[in-house]
Amino acid sequence: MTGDLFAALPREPDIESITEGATLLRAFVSDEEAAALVAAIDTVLAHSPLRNMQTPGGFRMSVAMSNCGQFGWVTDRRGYRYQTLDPLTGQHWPDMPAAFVALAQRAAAAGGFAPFLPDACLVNRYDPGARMSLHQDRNEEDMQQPIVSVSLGLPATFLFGGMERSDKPQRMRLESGDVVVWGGPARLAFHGVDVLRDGEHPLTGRCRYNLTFRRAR
DNA sequence: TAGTGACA
DNA sequence: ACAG
Repeated sequence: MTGDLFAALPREPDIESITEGATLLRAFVSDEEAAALVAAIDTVLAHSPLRNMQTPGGFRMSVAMSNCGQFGWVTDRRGYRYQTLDPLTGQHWPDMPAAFVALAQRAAAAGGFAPFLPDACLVNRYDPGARMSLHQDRNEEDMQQPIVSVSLGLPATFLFGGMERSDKPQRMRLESGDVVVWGGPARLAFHGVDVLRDGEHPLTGRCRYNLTFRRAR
């Protein structure tokens, strides 16, 4: 016997290419760092609470969102955009925690996109049943800048498609501590998240947090 | 088309 | 598909 059948399997860091310009960094975030990130998320959300935004089509998103940093991504009946003010509080979005910036820069570098100076961080909370249909991130000014997406808590199935909505997406399981970085030829790739399955995670309980770092301007 | 819902 |  080389190991206890019931011991937690160690997740070793690993880098995988998804497609040209897109990289999956498995277990890029340590459990210790992940715990610090979740604590920082709590601080952010105390200032700008999660809310289920409305799409231009008039539907509420199942993913609860907030932001930190100089700019925040918002949607309502008028469309998608970045704003310096939180429409819920009327105040500026909370500062991006230093630990967020450090992680985003490390991950971007690992994905081949250094330097990266994010000015926006979207905080997404997926509860069981929440999903995000295929879309492109196209509200940023400089498409030369990458997207960095961090998973914390419950696992999810990430969908990474091509340049056309009709392209069949690759499906990949993202676990807590995984990071996906995309840019260059993959910058406008369609992507989404499949319906989140219920479960329990020691770090977050019954939810998944996703931090998405961008350069809005 | 960052949404839902019907139908096969 | 749909409707926004």
